[in-house]
This record gives sequence, C-alpha cells and structure tokens, in this order.
Amino acid sequence: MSTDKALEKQENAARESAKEKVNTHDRILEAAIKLFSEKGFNGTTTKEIAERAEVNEALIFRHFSTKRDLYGAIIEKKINEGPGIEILLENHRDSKDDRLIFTAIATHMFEQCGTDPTFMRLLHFSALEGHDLSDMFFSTYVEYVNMLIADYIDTRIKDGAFKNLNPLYSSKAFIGMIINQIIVQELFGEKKRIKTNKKELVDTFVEIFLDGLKSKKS
Amino acid sequence: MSTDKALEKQENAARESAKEKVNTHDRILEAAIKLFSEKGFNGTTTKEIAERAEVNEALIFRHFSTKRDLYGAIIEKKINEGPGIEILLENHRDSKDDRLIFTAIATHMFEQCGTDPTFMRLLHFSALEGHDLSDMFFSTYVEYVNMLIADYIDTRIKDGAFKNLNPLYSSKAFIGMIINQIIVQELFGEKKRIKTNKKELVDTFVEIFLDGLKSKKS
DNA sequence: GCTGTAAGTAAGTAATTACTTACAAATTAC
DNA sequence: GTAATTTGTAAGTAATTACTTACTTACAGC
Repeated sequence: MSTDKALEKQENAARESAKEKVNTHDRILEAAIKLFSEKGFNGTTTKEIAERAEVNEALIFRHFSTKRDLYGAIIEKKINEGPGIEILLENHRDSKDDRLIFTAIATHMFEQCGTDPTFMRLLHFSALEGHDLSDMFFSTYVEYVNMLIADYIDTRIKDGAFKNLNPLYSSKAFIGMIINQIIVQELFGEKKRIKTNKKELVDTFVEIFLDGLKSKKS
Repeated sequence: MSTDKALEKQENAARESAKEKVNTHDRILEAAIKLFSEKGFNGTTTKEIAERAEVNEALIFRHFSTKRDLYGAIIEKKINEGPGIEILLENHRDSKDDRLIFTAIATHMFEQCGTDPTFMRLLHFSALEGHDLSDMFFSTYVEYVNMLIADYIDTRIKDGAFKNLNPLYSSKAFIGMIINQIIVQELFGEKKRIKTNKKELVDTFVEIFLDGLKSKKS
C-alpha cells in the first residue's frame, strides 16, 4: 500500500510538473486563441474556452477580468510576435537580386500563414468585429510590411532599375496578390477544393510584378 | 373635426401605402443586411433587427422560421444580384484595348464596394463564421470573376499579346491587388486614416499588371 | 505547526438570447 | 355583413450568457 501511495504521489508530481510547466494562464490563452480564431469573439463562450483549456471557468476571470480583456491580451500577444519579414529584406537587401527577394517574401508569407492559419482569421475577425486593438494589429502587420517593401522599391527606383511608379502603391500591388491568395485559401477554404501549384503561383506573381516594374532600358 | 379625421385617414392611408410598398418582409431583410454586415451573425440579435426594421420581433419569425434562415435568405439575395462584371468584359472584349479593359474592371470593383460596403463585410463574415451558403457566395463572386478574367487573358496569350503565363494565376494576381486594397480600405478602415489617390492607384496596378504580362516582342 | 496567500471549484446570479403563444386588429373573400 | 385569413402585438419561455460568490485545497514563509 505504501508503495502504491508513493507511486501515486510520484505520478501526481510528474503530471503536475508537466502540467504546471504549461501554466493555467498560458493554457487559457492557447485555448482562447484557437477558439476566437475559429468562431470569433461573439461566437466563442467562456465555458468553451474553459473546457478546451481544461480549467475551471471561474479561473478565466481570475486571470483576465473580462472576456474582452482576454481577447485583448491575445491580440497584444500576436502583435508582439511581429511579422518577421524584416530579416528577409535585411539579409538580401544588398544583393539587389529582386527576383530572389520578392520570391522569398512571397514564400515566407505563404508559409507563415500556412503553418498558423489562426493568425489570419484572428486578424480578420478583430477587424470585422471592430476590436479596439484591431487598428494596432493592422498597422503592425499590414502597414508595416507595406512600408518596408515600399522602401526597398524606392531604392530600386533610385538605382534606375525600376520604373518611377508610386512605391507604396507598387508595394500594395505585390502584397495584394499574396494576401488575397492567402485569404482565399485559408478563409474561404479554396485550399480544400482546388489544388494550387504554389511554386508556379509565386513565380507567376513575381514575374508579373518585376516585369511590370522594371524600367524599359533593361 | 370630420375634416380632421378625414385628413388623418388620408395621411394614414398615404403613410401606409408608402410604408406598405416597402413591405415588412423587405424591411426586415434590409435591416438584417445592415446589422449582419456590421456585426456578423453572432453579434446581431433578433431584437436589434426588429427595432431597426420598426417591426415587432415576432414578425421576424413569421417571415423567416429561424435567425439562420434569415441570414441564408440574405446571402441568397446577394448571390442572385451577381457581380456584374461580365458586361464590362463583353463590351470591350473585341476592342482588345487591354489598358481600357483592366482599368474598367478595377474601377468598377472599387466603385461597387465603395457604394455598398456591406457586401464585402457580409462576404467575409459568412466565410469566417462558416455559413453553409458561404461557399456559393464565394464561388459566385470570387471564382466566377477569376474565371472570366482568366478567360480573357487566355485569348490574349493566344493572340501573342501576353506572355505564356498561367492565365488563372495571372488573373489572381490582378484581382488580388484590387480586392486586397478594398479589404484594407473597407474592413480595416484605412479609408478613414490614409488618403489614397484612387486614379493613381488603379493606373499603377494596371501598369504593373499589363507590363508584367506583355510579351517581350511588343 | 501555524498562518497567509495563491490555485481551484461548485453553485449560483442576473441579464440576454432565440423563439412561442395566445390574442387583437385589419384585410380579403364571398 | 360575416367568415376566414392575414398582419400585428404583448407577454412569456427555456436556455444560455458572462461573471460572482463562498468555499476548499495546496503551498510558502516563519
């Protein structure tokens, strides 16, 4: 019996250390991210979140005073993660290999959204449902990335490599191609119905974009 | 007094005929479209709809057996309205004036979404919230328009005017530029924060797209 | 061992939800 | 004119919602 009890205690300790490592706070956050991204703020109940996090519902309100607070914490967390596209541009900026750079950007965005489809949904839900932090969410990702790319295009115009088009609008053209494809795939479920050759798609986008931008001289 | 009463009756009749012309059914639909597009399915209550439509809440359930039914009716209505882009293509198809055609398409899409911003929001909400008819909604608009444009591009490739790129992916590139801009404007509220020169934007998009597609010979 | 604090829980609350019912008024059919 | 049918309404229902409360358990510091 004493061995039984000792074993049980050991097991409990092990389970607890494993469970406690991923603490309650994070478990709630994780569950909420999943659910909010699937069904939006209004479509998700605190009861569901509690069940998914395997946590008593009352605990949610110890950690986050309000459901909206929890939502805000999630958006803030995602904002702090950042887009992670700067590195790509920084790494290849000096090479001035436009095809390489824009292919890398497109591929990166597709991969990021492919591995974490919750993100796009969360971003869109927050915009549609009009969350307070939605603007920050948006400017951290959409506007920021837009600015980075516009900046690169601007230098290439000054190099004489690109036509003298509005760099911001040109950037929007490129991002638009990619983001819209991601939206169509992830939000509207095209992914499940139509098979897309991602490499050919990216190549087509980059080809059109670069040939569209290149100055006539070249 | 009799004149008063007669006048009152006349007024009532006039008001009623004016109000009845826009019958209860349509008033409910109209109010629901507005609200669902603003706050989504889960964010909208039947009480709100009734208030906005100036109709007793119970009447909603006489006309639509369920809240979800009402939502379905709205989507179906929007589906039947159609995108209205075929005419543009049909009108200019034989001119083979690519710049004219694609400028017309872009302008048309911007204008349509600018005058009825409810539509884009409704489309997105239905996709995110996973409504049954969302797929049809999507294929009627997004896939259909995509196909029309891909078709035109295909003929231009066969004319030797465009490079031999995948027509569907090329079409996606063009639509992506525009739709993403509309989403950013209407859903994420860029419209209110940043002033965009719509003409320059459209010209930039068309310039990039066409020069990107044009075969080298020309 | 005792005490103060944090973690966890079961039960409940008031408000809101989609939807119903039972009834009155108006309109139409004959 | 009256019967039938449609149109409108006030009040209610059961279920669900976000959030609370009052209580127990686990653990840390001394």
